[in-house]
Amino acid sequence: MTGKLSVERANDARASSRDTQDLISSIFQNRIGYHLRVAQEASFQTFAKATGGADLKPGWYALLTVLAQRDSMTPSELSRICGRDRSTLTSSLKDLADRGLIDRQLNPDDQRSYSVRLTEDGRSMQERLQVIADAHDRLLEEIAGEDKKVFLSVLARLSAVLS
Amino acid sequence: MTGKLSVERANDARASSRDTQDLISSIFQNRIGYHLRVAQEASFQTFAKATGGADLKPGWYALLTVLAQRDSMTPSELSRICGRDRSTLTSSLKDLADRGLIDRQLNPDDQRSYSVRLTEDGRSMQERLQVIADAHDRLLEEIAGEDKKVFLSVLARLSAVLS
DNA sequence: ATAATATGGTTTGATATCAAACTATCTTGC
DNA sequence: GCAAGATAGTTTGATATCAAACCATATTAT
Repeated sequence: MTGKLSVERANDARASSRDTQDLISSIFQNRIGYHLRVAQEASFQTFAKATGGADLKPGWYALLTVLAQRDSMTPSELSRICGRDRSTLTSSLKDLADRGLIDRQLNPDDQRSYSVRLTEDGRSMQERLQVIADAHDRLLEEIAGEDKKVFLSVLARLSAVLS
Repeated sequence: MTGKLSVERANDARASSRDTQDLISSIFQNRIGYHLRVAQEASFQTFAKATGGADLKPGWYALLTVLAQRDSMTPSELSRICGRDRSTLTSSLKDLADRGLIDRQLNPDDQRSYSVRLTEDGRSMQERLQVIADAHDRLLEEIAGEDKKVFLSVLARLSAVLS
């Protein structure tokens, strides 16, 4: 066993990247779930890197963009629309408020609740992010090329059926 | 402002799901990145739920499946192949060892390293998971239908270009 | 040979997420 | 009206992940 193992190891060292590729594709070649996960991760990392350069957190784009569509919203509405748990928003909204990108005011009609609104800074930040997001999505579109329409329709079906 | 807000709120309460849909689609309608993320999340949750029913963690499937292809591997090899950071594997491998699904033995040729091997239990667990994964992927294939090939090729391109 | 460097694995720290428990307030049913 | 239940937001606890620091061991270069 010892001898066998060490020989194997030596081979791995030389042929690792090729072996690895072979192994992955022999297992996951045809698996939609696997490719979906890898592609999404790659796309997310690319976007996160682009926004991170501007010292922004990736989750902020969705929040600011949704907020930019309306005068004000409650955290719960935001959470539903962005598809994130309410509890997740607490710290994001705090960060956004600390950075002066949003305003929060208590709702006089309901003491439990408050409404969130973009500040001027928040709006211009949203615009900066929008540029990055647009560029990112344009890149994705280029890659998808003429298959974009089909690709999107499959994604939409997956979400609809599995949600 | 108060009055306006409360009216808005009342409308939201009634028309929330419709408004929400409209808002989301008006913003993200055509955004590949968004749909990719949502679809991947839905697919992952569905799979996690299926495996969770068997008291298994979702990440285990990939590890056990890769291990099932070879006599033994090191954590580093596993990490490269599964596309996860080495540090992430420490706890997963500990869990798998605690559950008796893998064996770990020090490599006599390199004191820093050890090799990981499926136990009998590990192999049968892998087979159980494989059934679940197969069913899951069959579901995804059904949803993709005749677009499967195109869909997979776009995913593969995305991963290749963005990685 | 030995000093410098690289490597394998773990630890720690940061982030993002969900879910369940919790507090305070609102609404309902009686 | 008031008690019982629902709802808004936060807190806490669990999980999963990456990245950087870290330690011990190997490898390399001189």
